Amino acid sequence: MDLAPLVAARKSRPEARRADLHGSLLEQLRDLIVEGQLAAGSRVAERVLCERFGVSRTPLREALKVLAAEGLIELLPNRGARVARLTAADIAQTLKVIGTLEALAGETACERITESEIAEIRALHLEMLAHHARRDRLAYFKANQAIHQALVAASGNAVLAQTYAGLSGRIRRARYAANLDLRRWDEAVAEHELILQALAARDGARLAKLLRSHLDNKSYALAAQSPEALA
Amino acid sequence: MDLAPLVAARKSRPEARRADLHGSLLEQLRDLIVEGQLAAGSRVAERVLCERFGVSRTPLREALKVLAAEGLIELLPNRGARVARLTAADIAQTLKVIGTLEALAGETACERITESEIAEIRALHLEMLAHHARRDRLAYFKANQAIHQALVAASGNAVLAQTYAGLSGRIRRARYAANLDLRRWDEAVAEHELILQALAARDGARLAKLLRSHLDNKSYALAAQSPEALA
DNA sequence: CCTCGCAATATTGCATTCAAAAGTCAATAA
DNA sequence: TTATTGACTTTTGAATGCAATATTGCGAGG
Repeated sequence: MDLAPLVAARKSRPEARRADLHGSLLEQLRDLIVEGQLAAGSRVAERVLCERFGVSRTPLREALKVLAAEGLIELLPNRGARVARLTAADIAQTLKVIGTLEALAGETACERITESEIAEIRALHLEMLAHHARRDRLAYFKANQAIHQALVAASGNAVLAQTYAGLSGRIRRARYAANLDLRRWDEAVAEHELILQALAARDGARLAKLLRSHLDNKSYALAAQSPEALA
Repeated sequence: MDLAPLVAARKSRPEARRADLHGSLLEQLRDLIVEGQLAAGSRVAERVLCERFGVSRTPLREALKVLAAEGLIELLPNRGARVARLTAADIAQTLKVIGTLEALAGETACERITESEIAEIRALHLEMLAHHARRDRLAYFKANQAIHQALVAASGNAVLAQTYAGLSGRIRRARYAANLDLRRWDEAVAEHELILQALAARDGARLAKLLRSHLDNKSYALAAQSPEALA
């Protein structure tokens, strides 16, 4: 195999040698996995990733170790890494935990969220409605994520936010791949409407309950889907 | 600095060269941090850890990256690692999340726990009572942890258990260092009594509420303590 | 034709090496 | 005396090298 061009490419900008490789590698690898460019269950050779990123094995291996700790990939001793395969049970369990965390976030947020933060979430909500009206799934998905993200952030609990982000990232791939059926999609939008109302009214208990059931419903919908979409 | 003896020690057992260094290093480092042998906030030079474990920098650095991802240490670019300093807010936020996770675990466990698992938890509870009677804080602490651990495991939710373990590990150091005052200790034991009852009765809602308040109370007790104990 | 065993190859795990950044400290000037 | 500069040392970030393990391809035997 001819590595010369890659080596040349690396050496051609020696001034960047000490850039923040670790952080950027992590991000790029995560993106590859989340976007599904690295198929779930497929084995990943260090070498090919090194070539792709123009980096030696040392920083790449460090990144792989971190991703393994996060649960995005599995490390098989002496046999390399493979992208974690999410079973239906994994997804259901993760959504259960996420639902609980969001409920806590909602409850906490109601006590401390500012009016301007509520306004921002309302704006995101309206954008999401627009994407729903246009049946733009990708844009909807992103707006939806942004709303939940903002809500968790509004709790003011950094540990909660970090834990939530980690779990959310693990199943983002599956959620992204999962094409909602239209009926469930409409339901989800309706649920979001109620969620926003409860938040605006600062009704923590109600918001918690709504968020929990929202995530439970998402879980049921995913379970009802073809399992191969989760691979 | 003379590294010869260490190098010799390493080379003297080449048959162990390919042992599972990564996993074992992680464990040992975690232990060092949790047991407080590496003071919080103190900078940790890679070199000294390498000598201590008789390992080269490569596997050690991989372990440090993972620990940083777990939140046990902080990595300062080009300036090494330092043991994460837990603020009172960190601990309070973490306990809040842990309480919520335990509540979910309790609720779920009530629906699926077996009688023999309940019996095992009851046995742990009785052991804990014995340690309380003897005022043996260390043994009590361990039994206490074992009970909560078993309860979370009984939920059957692996994602929940893993998330719980991660957060629990992060503040174990603080909890361990925190010497409960006697009144709070007695209260905690009484709370555990109620928790066990609710579990035996499989009253999920009640168990969840008890666990949440148990952790909230632990949080208040820690907050009331001298902050320097948390360093 | 399929299965098993073994050599050739590839890949992983760790050690070592090299380069860049941070840290140290003494000499000098204000 | 104190602040500053600049050479020297230490430490980190990344690349390379080497030994051990896994994988693959091929031929022999059933």
